[in-house]
Amino acid sequence: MSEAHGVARDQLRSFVERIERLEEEKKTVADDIKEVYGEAKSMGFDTKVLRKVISIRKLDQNERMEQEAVLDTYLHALGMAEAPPEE
Amino acid sequence: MSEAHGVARDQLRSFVERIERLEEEKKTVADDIKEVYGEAKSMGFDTKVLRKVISIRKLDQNERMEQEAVLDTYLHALGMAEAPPEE
Amino acid sequence: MSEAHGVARDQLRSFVERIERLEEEKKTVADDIKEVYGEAKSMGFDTKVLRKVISIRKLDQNERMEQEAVLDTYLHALGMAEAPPEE
Amino acid sequence: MSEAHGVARDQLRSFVERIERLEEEKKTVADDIKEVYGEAKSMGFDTKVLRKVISIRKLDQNERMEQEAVLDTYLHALGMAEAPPEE
DNA sequence: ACCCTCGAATGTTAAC
DNA sequence: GTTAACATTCGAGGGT
Repeated sequence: MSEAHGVARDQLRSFVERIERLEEEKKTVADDIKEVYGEAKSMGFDTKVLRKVISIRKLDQNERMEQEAVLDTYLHALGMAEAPPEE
Repeated sequence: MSEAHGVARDQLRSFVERIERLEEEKKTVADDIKEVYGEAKSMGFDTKVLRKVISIRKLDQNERMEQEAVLDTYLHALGMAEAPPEE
Repeated sequence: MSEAHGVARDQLRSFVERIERLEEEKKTVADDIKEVYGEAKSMGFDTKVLRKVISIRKLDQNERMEQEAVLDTYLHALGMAEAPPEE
Repeated sequence: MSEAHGVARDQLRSFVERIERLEEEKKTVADDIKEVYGEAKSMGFDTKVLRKVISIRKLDQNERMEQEAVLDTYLHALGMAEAPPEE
């Protein structure tokens, strides 16, 4: 019976390690982003404006994705779902 | 000295009451929204589609507001800020 | 037949407008709440503590309502249900 | 003179692309993390507890790093700074 | 009727 | 210190 706990413990350890590894990666990327903003700032760009540009472009992307999603929803509602392109 | 605490207590009580009053209002409105969705559903509308419609229209609004904000940001960055229309 | 779609379209439009109107209201109230917290903060209150107070009182209310519900259940079981006060 | 703007425009474009590229990466990693939590959940782990474990370990790490920083400060003060291990 | 996925709301942290 | 991004938590809705 203690074996079962041992297995669970090993699994838990594995999950914890995988998550911590990924969170490290994420932090690295976030720091890279900060660096890029800093670089831009040092070349005379207004980071506030730059951030706005990024955010509005993200909105555009979101809207495009939402529009595709809404189309998909309509198709499903009409029983005309299409096959997903990949994966 | 205890008077000071009395004052603070009364202020605190007042803030708590105002907030709770407003949260009640908010809940009422949220319930109204649910009711409308329920009504639409009972009339044969697919609430999932309806929600998507609402969300995409909200995205449109956000984008419009963002565009105005980004324009504003540019103008400020150029030292050409305009006077706000009201308030 | 296109008439039917016309009706549905108008109904849809109506639902969308009602929901958007209510969501605006909800946002207004949410903003009001934020304002009150801001006001409290400007008078020296710790908003974090204030939020805790609000949430604890909400829990208490929930408990009270549950207790009333239990009481109600008993009364019904005994055929002694009372009329709700309003609405 | 328009050349100067052209250069700035290209730089801006480059910054925007780099940032968007990095934000995509960040999102990918964040999604990976979600996946791992989902996997753990599907194997019977309580994700809430798992998140707590992760956060506690992170706190521990912070403490350890602070302690190392303190130690480092002492060593520097004593003119006994050691070389960083890598990078 | 329950789980599970998703979106909204809250609380926290970091940037300016 | 104030505002905005971020992560987490909570709750509703839909599917099984």
